[in-house]
Amino acid sequence: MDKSETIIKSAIKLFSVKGFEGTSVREIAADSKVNVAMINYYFTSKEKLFESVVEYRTSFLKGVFTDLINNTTLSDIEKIDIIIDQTIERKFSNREFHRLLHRELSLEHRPQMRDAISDILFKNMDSVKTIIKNGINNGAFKNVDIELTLTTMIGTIHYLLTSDTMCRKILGKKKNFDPFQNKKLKERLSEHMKLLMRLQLLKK
Amino acid sequence: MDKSETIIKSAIKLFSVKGFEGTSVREIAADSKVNVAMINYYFTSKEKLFESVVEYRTSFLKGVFTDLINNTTLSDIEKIDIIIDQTIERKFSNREFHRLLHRELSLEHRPQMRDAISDILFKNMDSVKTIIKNGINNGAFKNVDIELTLTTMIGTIHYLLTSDTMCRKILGKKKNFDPFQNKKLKERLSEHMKLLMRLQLLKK
DNA sequence: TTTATAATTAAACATTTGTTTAGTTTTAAA
DNA sequence: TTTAAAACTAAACAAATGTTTAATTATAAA
Repeated sequence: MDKSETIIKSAIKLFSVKGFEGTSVREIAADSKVNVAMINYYFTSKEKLFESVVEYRTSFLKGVFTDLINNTTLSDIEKIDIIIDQTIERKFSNREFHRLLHRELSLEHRPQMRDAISDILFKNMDSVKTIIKNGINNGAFKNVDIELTLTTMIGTIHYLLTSDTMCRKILGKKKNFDPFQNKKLKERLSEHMKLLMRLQLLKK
Repeated sequence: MDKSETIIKSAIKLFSVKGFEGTSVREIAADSKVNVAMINYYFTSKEKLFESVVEYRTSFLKGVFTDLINNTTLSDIEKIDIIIDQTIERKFSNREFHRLLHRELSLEHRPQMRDAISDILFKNMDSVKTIIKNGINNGAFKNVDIELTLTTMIGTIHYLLTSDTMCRKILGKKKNFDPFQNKKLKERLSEHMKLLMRLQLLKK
């Protein structure tokens, strides 16, 4: 792993936990054990470093559902099931980074950053939108409010991820319960979402 | 309006748009047209000012659903309808502040702040939990996963509020569309949520 | 080996940060 | 009118911020 990658890894960790403004370049330098000047040497600025962080982490999840759209062996509801499980898996295992993205998304200064993030997040949502649309045209799905159905799907999963503390509170769990190491929570959420989407989408 | 209130109003505005760390006390002083020293005079520190901001804005919405729990003239699903509409109304008209709360909630440093916020947010969720529980005991509602049904309810509304840009993207709207001045969006969301909750909760 | 480019460093840079000081003005009760 | 507390101010404070500089070391091609 080269030096610039070490810096990015530290930046991801610190930005995620303490926020962009809450993290100093010196903290990142200390964590990645490089000289402070190396950060500007490789990334020219803290802001550009953030862009690199976003690029680095999201590049592998760009257009993950595009294959599903043209898949003809799976039924529409089976596609939704897969999307639910993959989304839960992906968001759960990158939850701190996921928090970082949404935190920055909700800030109105630095519009450039915000727009870049919303582009990435929306790309995947758009694939799901197409799949639901196809389901409706096929006659497999009811004529639901597509955009808001989508929002429910992502929003439910997202809300649980906001914070460990809040998640424990919602689930009525004790302090020693780690929501995101818990296998049962993932299964429980998956089951809930699949049931919900069936109720919403499938005709009787 | 006294001086300390002016400071709080400016702090709400700036913290909401630029975040806690992203806002300097001097910006707050300039916005509220007050000497910088007055902020520490009234609030002793920037962090304490934030606590006052949270206290000021959330005091009026503490336990807003407690009356509903003991109401006997409304049916259980009618209570859910009211909760949906009130939640949409409240979150939409305080969306910047709402973003601020969730942004801070997702940060792991400053655990004191985070816990204070999760307490406030959870109080209201807990009331809704009781109402769903009652519905199940009455036989009006199906034996759903209460906590995750709750999460869906709040999470859907919340996700639309994350950012104006994202909201426009989700809804497929143009740049000139202001999601939160739009009456139709509120109605559309209300309709979606009520339908969804009926599908989930009511027995056939 | 020479040489030019890249990588790395410690130190300094200019701002900005939250906070405090020391003094002044205002307020209102005695 | 006197007086003491409260409200307010300009200036200074020390620390932290992102960034740059100037010098040094490492790398690798000629």
